[in-house]
Amino acid sequence: MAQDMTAISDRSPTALDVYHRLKADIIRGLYAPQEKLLMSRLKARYDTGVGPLREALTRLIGERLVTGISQRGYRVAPMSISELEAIYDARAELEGLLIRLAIERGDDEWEATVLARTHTLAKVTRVQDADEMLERWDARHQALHDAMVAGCGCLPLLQSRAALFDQAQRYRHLWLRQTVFSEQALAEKQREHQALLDTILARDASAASVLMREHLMTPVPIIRERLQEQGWV
Amino acid sequence: MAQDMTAISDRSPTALDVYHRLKADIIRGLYAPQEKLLMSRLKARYDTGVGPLREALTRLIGERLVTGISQRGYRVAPMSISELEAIYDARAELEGLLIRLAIERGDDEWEATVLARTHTLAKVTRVQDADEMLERWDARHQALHDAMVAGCGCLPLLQSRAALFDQAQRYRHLWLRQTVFSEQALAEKQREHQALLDTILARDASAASVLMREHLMTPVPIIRERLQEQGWV
DNA sequence: CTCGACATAGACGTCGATATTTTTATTCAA
DNA sequence: TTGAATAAAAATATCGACGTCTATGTCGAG
Repeated sequence: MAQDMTAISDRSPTALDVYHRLKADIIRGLYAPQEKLLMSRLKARYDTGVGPLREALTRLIGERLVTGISQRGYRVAPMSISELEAIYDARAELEGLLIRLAIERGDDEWEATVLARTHTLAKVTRVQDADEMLERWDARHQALHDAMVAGCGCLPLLQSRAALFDQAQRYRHLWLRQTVFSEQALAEKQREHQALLDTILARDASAASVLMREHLMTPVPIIRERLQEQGWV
Repeated sequence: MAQDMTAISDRSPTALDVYHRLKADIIRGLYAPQEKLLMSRLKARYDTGVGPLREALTRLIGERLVTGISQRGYRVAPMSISELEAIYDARAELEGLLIRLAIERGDDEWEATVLARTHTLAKVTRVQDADEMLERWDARHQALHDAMVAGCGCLPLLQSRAALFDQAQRYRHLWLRQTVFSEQALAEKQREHQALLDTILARDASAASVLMREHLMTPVPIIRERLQEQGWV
């Protein structure tokens, strides 16, 4: 856990500031799974007191990125192969449901948006080194998937989807770097996205649902391998 | 908002105690939708200070039962017909997915549990007056539904289901009392549960999924009416 | 009458202090 | 060497205080 201080403002950070920073640090793997989060160290790192930290941690517990036991402190939530598989199973099934609903409920404008987002993502065929490029690809990638499911018109389900995505982020982060810097992997992803788009434009809910589930599960073996390399599980 | 003090223990209530009590009060409608939750009054009611209250409220914001804006306090989350419909749509679709997965993945033991829970629920044919009886019916009702979906074997999806259930609770509370004290409504519910059981034991995922979605949506018109009677929307 | 400026009261959010709990280290007995 | 008991150190969770922010009320100008 490197000392990676970033200047914020002169004002004491609010609970919300702290929440965002701590969450980002957990997702990018700054803290190991199950690492003890000592208040004394968090206070120093995030330049705030116990109160705002407890709030941030409470929120992160609700998001299952942190575990806590009364009087015994907080820890980064564990990671495991079985959890990886469960979260991805859940996400695949939910995304399959959402794409089916989107096809049933989405209008022409929705189709147009999905087409546009597929196009802009396909413009990124190489990502090299720079984290900025990686973030650009992923931003477009997420925008495409968000657009695909947005046609479902069901906010509570989209909220559930977002919660599962948060839980998957630590795992997904392990896959992202490996995939995005490989032209071959990017090309494969592009083929999958095009196939998805075809089923969507054909309004073939059944095929789209199946393809989407498969698409969502493709990172799992890669992440499994990475987890085992890292010795975290 | 009646003054309804319940003695706890001599110890100052923890954030967890406060969370549970405040949540229960919100769900049962002690506070109106969008009612301002002033710290001064919460401190008096729940016999605790700002810190634990902020934690409890943070958690309830995460569960969408409370809204909060920095420096402007907390409010009970609003209720609306459109939200009612969205939450129930989400729950119906998710429950349909979960019952399909359960049928695909559930074993004989799962079937046996669903059968048993259907049986114990059917034993309650009349509920009169006493809240205790109402709670008994609903405990068995929830146990049945929990058993039905448990066969899906996907914890993250069950967690999403629970989160949606929490959001539905305020609305559902409005339906519960009206339904449970009517023998006719109980009989109708029993028929629906039996039909669901039949499709489950027949391992007919498609029929079960359709029936489950319809079953989940049956409270919506009743709740809509109740909301309009109460003038909350 | 309306709008803007200003002052005040009320409320919010964080801090340092403190009581309580847990963890760690040490000692002793079997 | 192991396990239990004890003390001390470390850590946790809540409290009251206080600076900051927002809501409300009043006044004056147009």
